[in-house]
Amino acid sequence: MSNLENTQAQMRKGVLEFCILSIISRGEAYPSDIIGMMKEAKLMVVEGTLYPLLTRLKNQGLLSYSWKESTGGPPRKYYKLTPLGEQFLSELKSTWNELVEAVNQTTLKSSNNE
Amino acid sequence: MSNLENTQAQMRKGVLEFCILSIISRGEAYPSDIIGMMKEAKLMVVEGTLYPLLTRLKNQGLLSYSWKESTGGPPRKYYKLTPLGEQFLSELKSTWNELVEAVNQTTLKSSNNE
DNA sequence: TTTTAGTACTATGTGTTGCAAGGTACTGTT
DNA sequence: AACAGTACCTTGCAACACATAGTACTAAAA
Repeated sequence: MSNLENTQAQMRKGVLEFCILSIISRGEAYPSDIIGMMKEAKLMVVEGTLYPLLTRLKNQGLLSYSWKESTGGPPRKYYKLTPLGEQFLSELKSTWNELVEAVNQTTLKSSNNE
Repeated sequence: MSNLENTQAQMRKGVLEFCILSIISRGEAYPSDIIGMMKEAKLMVVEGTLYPLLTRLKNQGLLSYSWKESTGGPPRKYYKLTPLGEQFLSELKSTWNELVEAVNQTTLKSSNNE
């Protein structure tokens, strides 16, 4: 893996949880579904990443799930945010905005300080 | 460490390299200096993080350094970007902009898809 | 001269976590 | 029965931030 790809991956990692919680907050979703939506937004996630992550979030009390039949194929695990999850997400939104602000401050400044 | 703090830390991680390269691109800087500038931008970094990171970037050919005397205290290691580092940074800028775009697409959308 | 404080750089060990790879199970079609 | 498609799950590895502890140099105080 090249340096660039690696650093790009690092950046993506940082916002994974935030994006996944956001997607779920838009309405119940099941893992394969989430992978599709993330891909659409150019944020690749793979199963080996997503499943453990969802389990972790569930164990932290941020998500809950319910099984639903699908038309053809095995049943699906639909996740939704718990109240705690909603609150957590809202805090992450602030964090994200502050981060964007901080990064801009750091990177947009040219050679003149202040 | 709480869930929130942990996730916030994850987000910060992802952009660390980008921010540090940006800071150095504004002009030669030495580690303690960089820590100060990051702190100013509300992006805490500590020595145990920064030093290994700088060494890694140097080994990747993105940074070079030169020792300079300081008035009082040990000499300082001033880092600057190599041409490769400049190019790398410019690619990270694109990556960052794309990431912001992607996160916005994922998180700003309300319950209506499309 | 010895001690102390301040600054600066370095090394080691640990915990978290993304990800590759491989596996299980259910459904409908050939 | 066999196959293909969909969906969920597990294990092992590697990267990396961070806490912690340590070394070294300078200058001022005792």
